[in-house]
Amino acid sequence: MSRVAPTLEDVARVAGVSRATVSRVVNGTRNVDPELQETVRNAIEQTGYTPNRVARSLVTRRTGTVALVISGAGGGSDVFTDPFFGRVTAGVVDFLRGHSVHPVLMLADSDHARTEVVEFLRQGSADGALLVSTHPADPLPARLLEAGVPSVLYARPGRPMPIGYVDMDHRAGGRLAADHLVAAGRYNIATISGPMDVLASQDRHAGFRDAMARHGFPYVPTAEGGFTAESGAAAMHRLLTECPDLDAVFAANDLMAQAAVDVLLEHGLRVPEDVAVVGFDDSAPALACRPQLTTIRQPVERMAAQMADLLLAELEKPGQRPRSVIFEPELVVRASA
Amino acid sequence: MSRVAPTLEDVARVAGVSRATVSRVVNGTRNVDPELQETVRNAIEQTGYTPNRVARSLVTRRTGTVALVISGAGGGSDVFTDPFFGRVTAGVVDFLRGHSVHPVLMLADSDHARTEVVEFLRQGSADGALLVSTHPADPLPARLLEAGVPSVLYARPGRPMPIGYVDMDHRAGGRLAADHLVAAGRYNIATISGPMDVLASQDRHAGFRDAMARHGFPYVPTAEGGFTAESGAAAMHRLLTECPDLDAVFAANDLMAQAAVDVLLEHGLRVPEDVAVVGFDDSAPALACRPQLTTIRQPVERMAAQMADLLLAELEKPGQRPRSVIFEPELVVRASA
DNA sequence: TGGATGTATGGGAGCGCTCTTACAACGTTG
DNA sequence: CAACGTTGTAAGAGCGCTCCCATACATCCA
Repeated sequence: MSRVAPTLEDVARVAGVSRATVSRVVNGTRNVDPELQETVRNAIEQTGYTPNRVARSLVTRRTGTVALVISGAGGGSDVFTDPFFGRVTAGVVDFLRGHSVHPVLMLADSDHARTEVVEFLRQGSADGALLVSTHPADPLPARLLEAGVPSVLYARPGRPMPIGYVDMDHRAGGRLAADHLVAAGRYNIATISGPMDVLASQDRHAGFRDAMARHGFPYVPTAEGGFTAESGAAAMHRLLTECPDLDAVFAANDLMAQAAVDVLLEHGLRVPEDVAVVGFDDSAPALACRPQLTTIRQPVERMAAQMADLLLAELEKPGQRPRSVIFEPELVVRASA
Repeated sequence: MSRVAPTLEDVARVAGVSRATVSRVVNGTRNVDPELQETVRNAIEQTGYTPNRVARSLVTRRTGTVALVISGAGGGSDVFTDPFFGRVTAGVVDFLRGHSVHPVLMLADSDHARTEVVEFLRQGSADGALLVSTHPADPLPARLLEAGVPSVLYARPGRPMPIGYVDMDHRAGGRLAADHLVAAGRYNIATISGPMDVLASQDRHAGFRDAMARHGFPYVPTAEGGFTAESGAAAMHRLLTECPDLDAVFAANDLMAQAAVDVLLEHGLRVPEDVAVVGFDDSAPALACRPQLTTIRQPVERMAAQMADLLLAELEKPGQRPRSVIFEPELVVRASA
């Protein structure tokens, strides 16, 4: 099309007005003669003008983008295979698009990468950060805070700090699972926890254990997993060795629950007849699993959208007290328990 | 930290040099006295200076970001649940991060959204576009081309146009599946195709059918699916009605293959003993499925990385003839066939 | 009628950076 | 020793935009 993009100046010349007037028409359109507006609009049409967002950003100090930072502790970029992050992304994108804000995706899985994220934001390349950080020891929240970057977390920070976040009542989720299993008349109940250095895992486990204790089961056989299918299968094997007569398993996410079901089936055990299985999250694998998983729903998309909402609010009027929003889990009964 | 960010000017004042010198140190560092460099570096340290990327972009005409556009025809943002897009994202992010380029995520699932994408790029908010477009009728490639936006596609465009892309030899993939099934001694072979308005689906199907014909099977019972689990299950049901004695199914992606397996199992058929199933993609569901899926591998991550590579090359030296790279599929034999 | 108020427009500074140009200081060469 | 690079630095224009301020004119009430 055009070799060199037309500028405000060009439009102004064509319309026979000043740059300022064109700018007014392009933006707020306040106090411009309707007739002149028409002229300017024609000139814009004629020249094929598109405002240069970068130039605008330079003076407004706003880019219209936010960083969506996946601070996965672990192994590189296969985080995107995890349905959880896909759901977060979906929720964020879906919310932001309605506000003409665009997320730029960043992975913060190494110290180098984290520094790059902080730099990126300090340089004003994005207006703020949405931080999906699972590790309580993650230094990124504190560093962003220190750098004065408006940020909101998914999951509460490892130690208290004045930063907004969305989270879920994971303990309540654990309780829901225990209640359901006990109410179903199960007696030998075990659990596959998530990685214990993740707060969400600790909470789900604590909630589950507490409820079990209240139901008269002071000890719950536990195998720690890593939120992946493989780790879930391995944990299930350990559990089966420790207590071959178990009749129920609560897994801290669906991926592990699905793997657990597979292992049980391979051992000739029927699900849910012989062993009931409850998952967590209510993500795609819960439905793909046979039998379909009874699970604890985490409204990831809504939470992600809320996180984005909090950030935009903070950008809108900075310096507010950071807010947090906690979501309630929900038991979803399907075939596996 | 700092209320107002220090600028080049501030650093220059502290170091007692000119802005230009500081700029040289920050960037190319050509022709600056080592001693002075040291002084400047100290000044940078002292002031906590970070270059303002926006200001830099304004003059260099480069933002260091590219748009990753998911031009899903269909239903909004649940595309991120599809493992395919997760893999694309992973491949892109992984490649770009090594080049200090960041992807901004955009969904182009409506005409409005498409216009916004074009605007975004015309405004110079990103240096180029990575377009994951499945629909041959998608107007976006042509519009980006027309707008002069450097772009690379995932999957060849619906009609020939001078734009680079990566793709796979889907026909060869279909052939691989047919060969494998026939070699395994299957006789009543059916297939669940992808949506027929998608080129990849057409190609996979054509390759499969051609190979089948060459093997002496001129007619292949076909049910069209939509690449989703539900559509796969529905297609499997139809196939079972049409030819109850089938002994093999080739599904055009793993999601549908997995669903097909479930339906077969529900019907009391054993996989692979009674019915062999071959999937396509080799994505997460292929491994999660029981039995694990024999499938045709599409190296999505590598393709996505290649796509990003092509775009960066085009940005590096514009005006080159657009390039395309075709990847070969690979048969992955597991338990299901 | 005159000052006060309000509305529409233009002029121009300035956002923070890069990059070209000019120039000073230093060799190096025929 | 004049003429010529070579190298290191400063000065300043300019990227395209927003926004403040000045100006011009219309409108109003006392």
